Amino acid sequence: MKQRPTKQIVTLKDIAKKTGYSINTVSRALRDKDDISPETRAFIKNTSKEMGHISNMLASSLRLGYTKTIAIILGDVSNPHFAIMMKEIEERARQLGYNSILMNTSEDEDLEFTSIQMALNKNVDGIIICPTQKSDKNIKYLKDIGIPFVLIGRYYENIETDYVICNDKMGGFIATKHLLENGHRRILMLNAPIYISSAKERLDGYRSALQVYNIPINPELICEVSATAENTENIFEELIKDGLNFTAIFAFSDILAWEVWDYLKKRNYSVPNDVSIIGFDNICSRMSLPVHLTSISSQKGRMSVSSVNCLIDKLTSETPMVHKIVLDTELVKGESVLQIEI
Amino acid sequence: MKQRPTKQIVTLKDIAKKTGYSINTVSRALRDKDDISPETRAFIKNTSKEMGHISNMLASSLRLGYTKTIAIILGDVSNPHFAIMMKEIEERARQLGYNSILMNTSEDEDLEFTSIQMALNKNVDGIIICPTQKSDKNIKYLKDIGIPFVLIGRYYENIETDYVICNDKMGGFIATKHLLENGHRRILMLNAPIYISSAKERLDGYRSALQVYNIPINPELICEVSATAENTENIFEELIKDGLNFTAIFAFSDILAWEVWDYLKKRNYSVPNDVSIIGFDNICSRMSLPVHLTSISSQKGRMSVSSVNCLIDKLTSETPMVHKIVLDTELVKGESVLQIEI
DNA sequence: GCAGTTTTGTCAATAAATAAAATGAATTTT
DNA sequence: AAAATTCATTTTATTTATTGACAAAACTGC
Repeated sequence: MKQRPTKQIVTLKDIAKKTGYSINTVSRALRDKDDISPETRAFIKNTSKEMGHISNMLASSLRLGYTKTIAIILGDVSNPHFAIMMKEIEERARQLGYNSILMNTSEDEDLEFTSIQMALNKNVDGIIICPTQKSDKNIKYLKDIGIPFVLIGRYYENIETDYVICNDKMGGFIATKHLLENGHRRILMLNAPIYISSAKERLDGYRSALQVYNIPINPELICEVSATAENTENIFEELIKDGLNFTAIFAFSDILAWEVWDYLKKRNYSVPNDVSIIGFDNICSRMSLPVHLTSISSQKGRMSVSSVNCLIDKLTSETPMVHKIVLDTELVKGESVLQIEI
Repeated sequence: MKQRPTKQIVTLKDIAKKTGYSINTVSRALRDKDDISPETRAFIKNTSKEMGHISNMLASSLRLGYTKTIAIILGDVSNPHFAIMMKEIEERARQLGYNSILMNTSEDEDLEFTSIQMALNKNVDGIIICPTQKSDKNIKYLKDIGIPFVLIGRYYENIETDYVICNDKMGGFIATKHLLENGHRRILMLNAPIYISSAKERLDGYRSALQVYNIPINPELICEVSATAENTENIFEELIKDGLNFTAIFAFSDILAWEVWDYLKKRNYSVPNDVSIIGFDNICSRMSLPVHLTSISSQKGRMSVSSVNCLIDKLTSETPMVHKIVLDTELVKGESVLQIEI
């Protein structure tokens, strides 16, 4: 394999040679240190600019011990849920002077582990991660290593970490309550695997809403699809093979809600006339669609910005706080929920 | 600001101390050089593993001149169009041993420039970029600097670069032809700014299809929204203020198609009964929605993988080819186009 | 047992930037 | 006038891993 330096880079050495000053003086001048005469500084800076010098962060990082780079480890950026996070995180991180390396885990624990390794290998200053949660192995590893990290969107009940999540339980409660208020009694919870904290919490919310309404919890109406949502078709098929024994669906995500909506439509069921659907994430706040899904807003934008702020606080503050941030969720009404008579 | 090294890293020095060998010997052993006895190598490797050593790419990169990192510069990852690309690029790049730094330009030329600077500053080996194209300043800068880069999705007619695009002209032609074949004669082209090559090409395709059908081109039916699609509402309003003077819309992207669909729906126009719509990108191949937009597939997955292959070829091949890859586009029928009598 | 070869491992230099210490000159203090 | 201080700059050391040159064993064959 060819291993050429990609280009002719102008180094401090080159500037030093051209200006006649030492490398160190050039370095100090460019960094606006005050023990350099203004004329010298101006001269060096000009020459540097003329020569098109771009500082070599590698050398600087090696010396200083930080890279001004963070790793963002997510399930899959092609999922709008993560895509929105990524956008906001990158933007905020950049504002604060950090670059973002993206890694997709595809919700695979091994890929997650190698992602962490790669991140460490690249000497990132910190990590923002939405953990797969199949086990807590990788998060424990992160803690062991001692690298600053923040969880986003998911958390561990019995591992002490920083995290930024939305109030999933509240979201699940609100969603279910909304359906109940509209007369629905048989509500299907179409969930993600409950080893994922947000799935578990939303289910908890669903359960408590039913309890408030004194409706017994029917395990047949609680259903799980995989985190990567493969072969949902089969699961849907199984669900409606004896007709619909529910009048409403509370889906773990908008993506899943649309998918089941589409599936039902193909089977000649109408939403909301035959089935009401409520999603989670309110992706439509970012994207106009000709179908308006009722959804729970999870404030991804704020979550993302907070996660960066939190991480950078850990990186730069002498006395970093432990951040456990839980953002409120709220109902956003669309046209996918129908009032039915009780 | 605190600037602490983020963690206690195990260095070769530490391993050397523990094993009693020199740093150099440790380095050689870990890199499987053959001038080390198998026993020594095994011993050092074991110790290294026990100590949890993760190689410091910074030092290695500084010495070797490459970072195994590429920069991906896109408009906005929260747009599914770019999100899908990003996912595929990251995946492919990782397969080939590279990490990906993401930067969003928000289609802003200055942000694009600073993104390039940051990428250079971080010593990325190469760049995959979807250029804003407001001018060719930044791309010329990239060429000047001499860093390997590949354009994705857009290209410059009169600047020689590597690129991977889809056949936008063909796509525009197919889309328009499909509408024409279904009896439409007044077709609104809802385009992106034509300084973007894909917009220009799609418009060219639109034009040639109309020409084939001997239909004069009506400038009033060619309309542009900004690249970031802000205040599209106003533009839509202007378009239909005197009622619909078109029976079909060919939209630059699926996102835009949905948006105008939604807008029309709010104004009590029905799609496809009152207006047919055809989009571009076929995002639904990745995501099920209960509305099925007829669209042009642009094979983003293949485009993305190709762009990485192309870049890595430039980085590693002794005799890198110039890659000008144009992938075919094809019609994917949905339910948003209606046959009307002529 | 000695020249010649192979194996095995060490030392010093290097990459680019930064920090700490040292130098030399000018200026101020005593 | 000698000593102390200040300023502007250079020299040397440091960060970690890798390379090339070379030294010290170990082994081969005559």
